[in-house]
Amino acid sequence: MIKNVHGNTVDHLGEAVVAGRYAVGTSLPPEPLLCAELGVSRTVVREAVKSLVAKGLISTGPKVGTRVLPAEHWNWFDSDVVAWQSKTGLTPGFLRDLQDLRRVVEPAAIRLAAERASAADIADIEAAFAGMTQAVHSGGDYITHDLRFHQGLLRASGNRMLQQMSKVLGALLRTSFEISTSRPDGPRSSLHLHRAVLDAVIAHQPDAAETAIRVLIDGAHDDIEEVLASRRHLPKLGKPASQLKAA
Amino acid sequence: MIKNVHGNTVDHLGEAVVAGRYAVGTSLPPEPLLCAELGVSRTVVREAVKSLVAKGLISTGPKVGTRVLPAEHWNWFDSDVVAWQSKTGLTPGFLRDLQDLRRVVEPAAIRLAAERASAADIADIEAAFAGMTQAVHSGGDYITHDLRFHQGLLRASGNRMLQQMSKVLGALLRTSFEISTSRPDGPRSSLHLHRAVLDAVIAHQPDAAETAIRVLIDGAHDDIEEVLASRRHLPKLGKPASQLKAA
DNA sequence: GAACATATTATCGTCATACGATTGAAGTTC
DNA sequence: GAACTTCAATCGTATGACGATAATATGTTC
Repeated sequence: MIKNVHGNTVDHLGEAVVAGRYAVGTSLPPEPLLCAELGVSRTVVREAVKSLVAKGLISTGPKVGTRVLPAEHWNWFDSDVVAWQSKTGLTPGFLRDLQDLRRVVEPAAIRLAAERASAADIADIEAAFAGMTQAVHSGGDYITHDLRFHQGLLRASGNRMLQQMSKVLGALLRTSFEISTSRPDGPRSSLHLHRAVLDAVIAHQPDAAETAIRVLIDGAHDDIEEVLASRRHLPKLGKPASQLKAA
Repeated sequence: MIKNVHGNTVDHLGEAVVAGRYAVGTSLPPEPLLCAELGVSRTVVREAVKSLVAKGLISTGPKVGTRVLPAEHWNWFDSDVVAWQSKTGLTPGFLRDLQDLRRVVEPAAIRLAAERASAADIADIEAAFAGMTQAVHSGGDYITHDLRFHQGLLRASGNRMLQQMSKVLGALLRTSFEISTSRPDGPRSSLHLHRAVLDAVIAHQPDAAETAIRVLIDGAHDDIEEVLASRRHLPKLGKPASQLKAA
């Protein structure tokens, strides 16, 4: 669990900022205070702060301190930022943004994948699908393989930027998986939907691939909206951590 | 021009990495050497390195040094990374990726903008358009206002992630502007295309807005492809710096 | 008394040095 | 020749000092 002092400090501060523990525009405690609070040297605090600056969360300056930037400046395509937000709680607004993004990006990426996917890309996705199948039948980690499936599709688009969105979309996928797997036969029913997507990509049929993925996406979308609606007026909808990062 | 030691160091190292001065997988010079080369203290080098790590360009470890990560890990939605790549030279592959991305993102964002744009959003875009008009008639900085126009559209989508893409798309827009403004009546002819987009957004007509922006995008796309084709077989197509960042 | 110039000071920015921690590679033993 | 030990390179962390900057307070002038 313990990684290193720097990583822990970045996580701690980043999570605190994303969680809104310091209001936007206000300053974090001065460096010496942070050192005392976290029990680390100023070196570590400063390097952690620089990391957060690089991710667009904060800005620093002499005498002004290190202040929290408005969320528009945060780099929402950074996996750490998304992880911190996920850990803090996926707010309805954030989920909506993610769903919009997914509905824009995945169909387009699938089209490109159906045109350009290499044999290696296909093999990766097939492997992920095999993992999903096995997880359904003999139990196992379904989510991980499902993530790899969609990640493989984005990668097969051959577009650098589209690929990177898997980092962000992962948060949404995880949520929709947790919802869909909680309902009877959720994974089992989505299995052949995934198969249809993959077959269309292999057959180089962009149109078929796009319609297939839209079915998948719309299903997940409806599930999430339903849960969102039922959870409305509840005190909080914080989601569990869902460890995102490996060593 | 001089900002501060840290910023300059980050720029210097980041640009060197993006430019490929250190092969992927290999290590940069050890910290003491970098200090000597750049004439700064180890503190500065280390904080700069941490910034690049945060942007996904490199990874560090004891004894292994700081090694360059494959480009898939780079955060292509970071404005610094894009700026460094732009300064190094917009390769055809990178331009293609950007064009794909634009064709996916902008039409979708326009649809959302046509549905959700607030009065303030509209006012921003109107102001940008006014600037473009004035630039065409009485001379002035056309590109800046054009950038603000498209940036305003993305912002009006009300989606955090879509907004952030303006940072990346900016590199592409700049390029297409430089091409289109170099041909007779380029800006003048694109002016009413922009007007059509804006009118459709104001009238809350997603379909009309989307078709309008597609005309704009396809025009730019064709221009770029044409230049790309004519430049083929040339020694290099490095593009000028196009200063991206203000103080 | 209000506006401007000046001094103060809190805070980050940079430098220098020392030692601990980790890991890849060389060397040693059986 | 394979497993283990030792070594050394490099980053990781800690500490202390001083410079640079900009917000705040103070004072000065009209």
